[in-house]
Amino acid sequence: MDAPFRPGASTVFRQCAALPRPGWLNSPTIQGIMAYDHKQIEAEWQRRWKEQGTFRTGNDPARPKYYVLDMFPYPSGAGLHVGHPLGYIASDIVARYKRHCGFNVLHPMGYDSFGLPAEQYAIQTGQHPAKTTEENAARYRAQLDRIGFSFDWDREVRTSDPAFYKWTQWIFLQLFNSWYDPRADKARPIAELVARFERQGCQGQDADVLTGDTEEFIGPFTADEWKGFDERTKQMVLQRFRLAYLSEAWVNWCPALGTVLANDEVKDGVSERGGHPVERKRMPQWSLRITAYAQRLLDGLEGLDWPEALKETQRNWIGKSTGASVRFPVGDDFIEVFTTRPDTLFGVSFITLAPEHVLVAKFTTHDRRTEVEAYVKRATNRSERERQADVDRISGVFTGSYAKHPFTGADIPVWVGDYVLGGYGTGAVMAVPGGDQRDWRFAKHFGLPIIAVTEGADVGKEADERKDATICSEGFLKGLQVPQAITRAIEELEKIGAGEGKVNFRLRDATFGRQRYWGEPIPIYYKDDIPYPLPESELPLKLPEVDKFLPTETGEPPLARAKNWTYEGYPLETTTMPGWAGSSWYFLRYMDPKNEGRFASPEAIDYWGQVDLYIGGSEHSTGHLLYFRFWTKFLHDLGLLPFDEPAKKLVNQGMIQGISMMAKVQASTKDGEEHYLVLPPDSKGEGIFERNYLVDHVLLREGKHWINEDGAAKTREVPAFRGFHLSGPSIELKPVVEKMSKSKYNVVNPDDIIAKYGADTLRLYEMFLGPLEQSKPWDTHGIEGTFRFLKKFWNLFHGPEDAFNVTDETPTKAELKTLHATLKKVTEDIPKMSFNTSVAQFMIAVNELHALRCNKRAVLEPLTIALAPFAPHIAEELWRRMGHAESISTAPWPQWEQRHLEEDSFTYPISFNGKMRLQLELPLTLDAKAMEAAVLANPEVQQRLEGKTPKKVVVVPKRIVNIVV
RNA sequence: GCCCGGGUGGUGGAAUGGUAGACACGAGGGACUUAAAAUCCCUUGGUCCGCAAGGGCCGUGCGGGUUCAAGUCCCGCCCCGGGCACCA
Repeated sequence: MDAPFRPGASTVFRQCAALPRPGWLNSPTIQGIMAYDHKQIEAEWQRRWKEQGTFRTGNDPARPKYYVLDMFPYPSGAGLHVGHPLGYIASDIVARYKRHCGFNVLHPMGYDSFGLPAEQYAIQTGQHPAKTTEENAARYRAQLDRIGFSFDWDREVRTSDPAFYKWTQWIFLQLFNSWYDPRADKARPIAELVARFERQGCQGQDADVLTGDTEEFIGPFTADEWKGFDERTKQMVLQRFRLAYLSEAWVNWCPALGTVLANDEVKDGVSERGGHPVERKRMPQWSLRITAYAQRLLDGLEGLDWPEALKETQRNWIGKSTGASVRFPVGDDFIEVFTTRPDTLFGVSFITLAPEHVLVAKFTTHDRRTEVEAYVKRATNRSERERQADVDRISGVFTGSYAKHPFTGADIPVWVGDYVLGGYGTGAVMAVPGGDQRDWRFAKHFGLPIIAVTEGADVGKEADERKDATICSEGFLKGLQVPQAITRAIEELEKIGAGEGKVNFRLRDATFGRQRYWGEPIPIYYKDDIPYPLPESELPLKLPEVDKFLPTETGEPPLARAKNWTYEGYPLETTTMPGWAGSSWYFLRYMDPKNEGRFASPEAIDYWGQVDLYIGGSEHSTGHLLYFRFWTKFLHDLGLLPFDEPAKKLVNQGMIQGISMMAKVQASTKDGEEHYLVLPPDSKGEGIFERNYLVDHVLLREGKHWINEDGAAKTREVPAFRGFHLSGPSIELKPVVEKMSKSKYNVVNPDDIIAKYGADTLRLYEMFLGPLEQSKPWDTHGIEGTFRFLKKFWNLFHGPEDAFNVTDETPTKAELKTLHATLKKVTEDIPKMSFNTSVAQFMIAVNELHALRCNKRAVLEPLTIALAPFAPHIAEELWRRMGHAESISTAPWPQWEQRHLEEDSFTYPISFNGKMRLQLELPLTLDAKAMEAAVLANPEVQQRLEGKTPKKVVVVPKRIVNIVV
């Protein structure tokens, strides 16, 4: 009260708002207003939240639940950069918002702490991966804490913790002890399959049982034969049905990493991590039968609120195609092929087998043997990358055998060609050069006959792959349209027993064993080389100590180095699980993280249910997110989960890119030392190359980026920049947007931002940058805007000398309008995840309230609650200063009211032929007719009409008036 | 090649078919200051006419179309990003 000019107290002030402020207001004493001390406030509230357990979450069946989950991080040695928290900030806003709305919110965090980098580091330094993992996790935790997340850390999980991986191993055992029943379309205990074999045997590969399509054919056997099998044979047969199984299979072997990789871990023929070459190799291998779930994984996408692009990626990856299976007899054997175009059967002029095809050797005639064997050897030794690299080179060899066409009985030559993939379908194709470009090129290359299958095709030039054509090849399909011909061909195939309609998937079973140390041990032991599951009582099977984290001299995985790596004298499995094992079910453990008797109690699972909102990067589309769904469906089949999809809604946050500063650099050697001269970006000449400059020490001047001697000196402290000198007093640098990466010197550390501006500013700025889903560059300069906003917000509550000053006066209509417009916008934006527009609205509100000199509790209190999810520390502090003892997180969400937004007049844009020409304020009480009259009566409108009568006047109440002349 | 996204000022971006460019950065000008920082005020899509007040024209990747009205809807292209790809 001692300050006569405190904001909001003077009507004179309000009227003067638009005028320049008198100079004395800017005097140093009044400058004391600037006392928003983010450092002190944030440290204080982070301490309180921790001490008071503000965000500890109980299982409370009386309250509605909401489960917001982030994809947990792999704690790498590099720590977090500003891109990492983007999704966490978004999920934290939703979590906090939902708490205000009365939900019991589960918002946990943990670490995906098994993985390659810790092990690579261990190999180099001899440090145990558990130690580096622990250190890295602690560092992550400290960084995350500084951002002020409302995670319930009491529920933290780590996949490398034995108490956690005990249950990963337990789920593995359930997979091992299950088979997939295609009739019931679900997983069932393997014991039921055994009982069935004892009862009725097995018809081999039929519709009643499902085997993986990467395995060899299983011959039929009777119940009596089954009973007569020895233990070994029985177990070998059962392996072909288990959902976790050991088989001899083609795998992606990465020599550099010394391990096998799943398909999603290989990109363009090199490993996703590290970019090392990948070979195809045949070896015994643990796999998970995800293919059994292909159709359900595809169908399940329908009901999910996931990004369309991501669902499409999964659909592509699953790769369903519908067609027919056709058998071509060869002597007393046959070749089975899969085709999507059985309508082109009369155009088949040869058959091609993949080099890996099991029947190649059998069908090769004596005189062709040498040539075929040489070809097969050459083809299978080529790495995936080599194979993909020269797709254009055509190679193949004739086996010397002929197959019989099922309809015409004609002899069809059997070839081997590496354009046919061993891993897809049956590894054999019926070649129709007239209808398939790949077959066409092969035929052309080897001079094989090309038969036209469709009317209007010019097969001399290329194959005709149209699906809206008419069949013209001789036979009963002639004259039919393609779709009808497909149906008809399948009918005929089924009639003569030469084939049937079939669905094929591109999805492969997932290789599950890794020849590495730092992963979950697979709970299996071997008796007479037959794998047996470890009893549950033996779990967790803890990782043993080893002398080195390297393979043994004989090439066995690191676990083979462990002493006594046995169970009751029998050797234990030495491969470990892949990185994605723990992340396939971790969301369940958060529900009941300390449970020692189960992976989670049924009560906890029933209460928390599906994840309501899952946020993470789109790079997990075909890996994690597919396994995550697969395991959920499997546990559902066993009756352990009431739902069969893990996450209802999923959002992919975009990447925050870094801005690299490019300079032209010229290298020279002087006194045996290297020197680099930094040149302006337009420099040209010999020996000049581009180089990223360290971003931190670059200046912004007149919208351009510069480096001067001062910045260069600081940069020189970084070893990579030693020996750098500027060619002038300051050099302009060229900004380039790229992925944030240490090697590009464009990484921005959130700790630095927080130290300077505070966590609330960081949170607001990351949200303000643009739509969450979009990738966008980080520009530290822009952060000033959100920082200023928070200072202005703070100043609404404070008078001179930082004296807290909020009144209980009744707010004006204008103030209430600002408040309610903001509440409305923010309440509508949060569920849409449109946080950038929310922040913009808060800025508008503060600008308006500032101009109105509003410091009224009735306005500022609800506004503070609305801001709390975004900027929780400043909100807590102001809330406390407004006299509240409880955390603001307990305050109910303020509701907006329409009545405060309503006006009695509206300023209409008046347009002529769609072009806005003037504005006219009209009362909202007028109806369309009265409005038209009022508009036309306006002198300015009259003047523009120049006496003409308008053709038409369009009046849209509360929107626009358009006059057509 | 196929399938998804997406092209708006100097920059990040905003716009239920209804005033394009909210909000912010940057830039320019000004106030305060010995000065700087901080803060505050004004201007800021391009262009043309005008001393000014003001006004005209162009403008959301390109070309058409629907509509009183199109960044938004439809058709045809171009470019950028992502996914799949010798998948039969």
